Amino acid sequence: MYRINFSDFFTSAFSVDCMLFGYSQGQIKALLIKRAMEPYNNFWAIPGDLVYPDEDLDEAANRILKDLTGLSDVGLHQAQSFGHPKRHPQGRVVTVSYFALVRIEDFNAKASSWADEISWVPIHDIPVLAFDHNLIMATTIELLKQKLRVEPICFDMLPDRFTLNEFQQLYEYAYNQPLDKANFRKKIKHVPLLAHDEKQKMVKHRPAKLFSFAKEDYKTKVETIDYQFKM
Amino acid sequence: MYRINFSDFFTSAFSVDCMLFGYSQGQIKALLIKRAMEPYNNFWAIPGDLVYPDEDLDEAANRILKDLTGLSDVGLHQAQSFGHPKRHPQGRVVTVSYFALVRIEDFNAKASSWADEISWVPIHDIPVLAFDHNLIMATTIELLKQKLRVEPICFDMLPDRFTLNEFQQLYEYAYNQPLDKANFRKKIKHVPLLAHDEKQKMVKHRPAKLFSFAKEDYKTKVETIDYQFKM
DNA sequence: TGTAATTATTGTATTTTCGACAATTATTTA
DNA sequence: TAAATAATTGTCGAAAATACAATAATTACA
Repeated sequence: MYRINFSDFFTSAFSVDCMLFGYSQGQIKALLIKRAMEPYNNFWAIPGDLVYPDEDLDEAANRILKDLTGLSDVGLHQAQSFGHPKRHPQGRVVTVSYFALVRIEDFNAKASSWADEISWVPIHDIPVLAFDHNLIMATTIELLKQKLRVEPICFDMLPDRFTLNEFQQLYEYAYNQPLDKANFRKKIKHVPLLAHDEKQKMVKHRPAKLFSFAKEDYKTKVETIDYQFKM
Repeated sequence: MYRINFSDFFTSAFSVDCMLFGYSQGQIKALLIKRAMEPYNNFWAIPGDLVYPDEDLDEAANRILKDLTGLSDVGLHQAQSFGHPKRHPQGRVVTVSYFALVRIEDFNAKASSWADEISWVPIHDIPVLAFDHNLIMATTIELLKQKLRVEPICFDMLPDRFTLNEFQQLYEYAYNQPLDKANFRKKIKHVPLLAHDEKQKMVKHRPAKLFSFAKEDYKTKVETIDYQFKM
């Protein structure tokens, strides 16, 4: 049995790891940074930072996101916490992982002070990472896939206007299996999409119509009927 | 901008809150304890404790569960972390919540050193709790409901042998809506259940057949075909 | 200018599941 | 032995899923 003072418990630190996911060229990608300091210098890692003693977890996640990308007002999802006593070589650090979905095209990630290099890596090809970040990444990717099934969060990764094929291919990549075009379109019949007159440009074939997600319609649909987004 | 020393980060504590859910008399219930110490003396609360400086989070959750109930080898699910800076009056304590599903009939919760009293409370009737435990409880109950939809965890709450009606009523309570008997049975056609010859006893009507969950069959089913438990 | 190539979009036919409800069966209690 | 109660099974039309076919709109290039 342990026998320690109350104050001995207050010797830990917290960090937040903030995974960014986006979608481009038919692949769901995660943002990785190359560490420019010890420990794990030069390893790829998930962007993260220690949480200030008087800072809320969500607040810290937002701060990191802002530092890294300049973005605020991005929907953050808490994933899981990881607390193996030896996971950080410099002391007891429990980390809480978050993820956010962004449009890769929309911004240039700032080369922050933490990192030399930044890279969008397909989630099916994650390299060896610092700390226990492979575990964190794998767990969070599973959670992401799960949420894609039941929440309309894919639209945070798609461009504001997208084709039905892009929409479909996102799910094909996430589930790692091909889907029938015609049947996919029937399945999403209930998803509130806004059809635009505009069409795809610069493609060497018949251009597809562009759609966007009708967020407001979705909300009222959820409220009025017992609508559930299911893919 | 903050400007603090590295060592100033190592001044936090963390705790694990461990929710137990069980099922009896047609209701899903959570185990609450009545606190026997300050702060929040005499308030109902979720069982939890500070995590030792060299203890893993999962390990801590298991320890608490063991102390409280004598049970080990219970599947623990991590839920969420809560880290508002002011959530604990005695310092910065970030808590990680877990839940486990148990058979209420199977054990007598020990009156632990933390608590005078222990009580199984229907999840639809949770009283005012200590700290931010109402938030934690509500969030975790939502997660539980979610998981009940896609993972066969309900069987951890049901007795080893159960009737189809008990099975159904669990979901009726969770979803807070009545389900059609005949249709429910069609829906679970694919769930691997083992039918026993044994029947319900001591009931004042036609006794129902008893079933148990065929865990092994479920596993092979998941592996061989792309089977997904859905309710 | 016209035609092949390519991809978008829509349609059909069959099977499977859903949802409401009805009918039948087995048991206990009085 | 009948009434009561709940278990279990069946029916049927509507809706959804699945496989595959047909048609339409562009572009590229001869």
